[in-house]
Amino acid sequence: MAEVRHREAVAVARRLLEAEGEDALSMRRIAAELGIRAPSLYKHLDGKADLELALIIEALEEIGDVLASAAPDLGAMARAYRRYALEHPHLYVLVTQRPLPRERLPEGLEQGAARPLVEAIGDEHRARAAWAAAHGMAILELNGRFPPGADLDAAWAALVAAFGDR
Amino acid sequence: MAEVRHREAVAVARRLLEAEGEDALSMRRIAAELGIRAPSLYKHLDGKADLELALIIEALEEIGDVLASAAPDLGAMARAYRRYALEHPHLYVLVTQRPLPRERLPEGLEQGAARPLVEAIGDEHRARAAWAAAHGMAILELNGRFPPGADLDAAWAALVAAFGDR
DNA sequence: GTCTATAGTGGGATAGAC
DNA sequence: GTCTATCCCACTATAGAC
Repeated sequence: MAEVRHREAVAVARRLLEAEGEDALSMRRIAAELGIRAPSLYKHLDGKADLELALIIEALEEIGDVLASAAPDLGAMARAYRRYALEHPHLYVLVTQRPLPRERLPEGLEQGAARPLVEAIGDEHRARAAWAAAHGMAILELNGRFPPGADLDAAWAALVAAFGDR
Repeated sequence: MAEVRHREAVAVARRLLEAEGEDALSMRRIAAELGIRAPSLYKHLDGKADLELALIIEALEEIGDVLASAAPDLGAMARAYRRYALEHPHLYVLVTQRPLPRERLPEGLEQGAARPLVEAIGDEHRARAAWAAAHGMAILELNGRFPPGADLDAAWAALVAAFGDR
């Protein structure tokens, strides 16, 4: 099992995803970039899910870092979270908008990404609600679900105010 | 253009989606349920997106009704919203987890679904944040994104408290 | 004119030859 | 390790039955 090919495939996948979006993330495209045929990829990967898992792990680590760097100020953390989502829209969607393959994730990764927010908020349940709120704002913005003229800076500020004033 | 076939196809699509999930929502499956071949469906519909649009419209109307019935109590509205999402998980995902085909939606439908919350909250920006928060909680729960043992009743209560105490 | 079947594109995935 | 060939999926184009 050529470990190198696996890493190469993940790197190509991330580049394609971020540059051209989800539709470009096809086994045929990735294989072509590596100079081989699509079926050959399956000798190095279990399947497309394997590739996506690697991208999910990368992104969760990055999100945890981004939040930790902005902690413990809730406003700064919200801005950092929003910025990450807007700067990596296709990756953010890939990572958040589906069930987590928990059993295949490195030990502690999920908790590590969440820790800065839990510590900044204090209460566990309140922290979950705050994460859900931030994710809701981010994903609805990415999916263009707010009305065209909506002032999203104001909505984010209202969110921070709701969770920060206590 | 047989309008009847269109309605039949939408009804079959909703039944399949709710009963068996997104994967069952294939043109082949729907056509088979109607006793015709998949390509023939395209004479009655523009494509799969046409079918999904009809389901999106149905769901947005239902969500607006559900919120209006629970208004103006924020706790009741949150519980009603969550209940709708949990009772129609595949439909909720289909409707919310992608860009809205706004230009093809009936006039006022989107605003109508949002109105109960805007009126209950008062402030437009705060209402958007509250909707995003509720959507975040609902979609993360549906996608199994909270840790296994998480007390989501408590998280929803924390969310309502954050937006209600004012 | 309304219906249908056939064939072809491009996606994920697999089996088996070399 | 890579290949060809094959299968199922959504979708499109087109020709033809009636």
